[in-house]
Amino acid sequence: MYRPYHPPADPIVVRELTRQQEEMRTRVRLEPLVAEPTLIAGCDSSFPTPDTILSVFVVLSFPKLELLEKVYHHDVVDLPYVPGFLAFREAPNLLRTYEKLQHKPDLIMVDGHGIAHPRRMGIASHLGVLLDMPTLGIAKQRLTGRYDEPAETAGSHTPLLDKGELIGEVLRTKDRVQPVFVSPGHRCDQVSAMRLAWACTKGYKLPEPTRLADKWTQEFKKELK
DNA sequence: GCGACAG
DNA sequence: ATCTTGTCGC
Repeated sequence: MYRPYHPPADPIVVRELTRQQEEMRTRVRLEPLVAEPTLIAGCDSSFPTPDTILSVFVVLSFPKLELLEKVYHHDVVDLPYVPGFLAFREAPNLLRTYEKLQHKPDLIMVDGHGIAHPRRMGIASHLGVLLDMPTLGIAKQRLTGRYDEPAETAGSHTPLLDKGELIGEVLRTKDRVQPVFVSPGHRCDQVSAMRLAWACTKGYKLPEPTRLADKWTQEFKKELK
């Protein structure tokens, strides 16, 4: 399989960002959801050009999962992508996008990992702390941790472990389709994250909030061209 | 020292 | 993430 090459990152910058992550990590709270959500948001980003970012937020009713609102924000990006520091590149624009929402969700499903991260600070946790809101992450690829492949049937899942610690779960959302990685971000725990991810799954690989955010991020991008 | 590496 | 056509399987 093809292995991506990651350009070396500035060690000074990496050290500073790591310090910030360690600090934010102390603010993450993993706990059961205080209440069943009524509105769930999904967010995602794309890059029309190498130095611009387009983020989207969609809000769906829960548990019916009807699309109620969708907004986007296009702006410039400063930092490059560095594995483990994705949030510093995308979160600023996601915050500006979030501010445009009329409906304020009870929870946000983010494209990327929550605590399934080397320092337990994936973008879902990062965004959750910044907004002080419940978040959970849905990633299509593994960043860290070990796991056994879940069974071929939709609904099957296996634990994602890192040094013996449970940091997420690998969920097969669709028969014979690559599974997704589910992990809590902030003000949410693994049980709630998995239950909601599955409750939002409607026959596609990605749960609805993430799937629609992903879809509209591509649609809006076309409108800009 | 050698791999691994969300989007 | 992004560049890209047709194509295999359910």
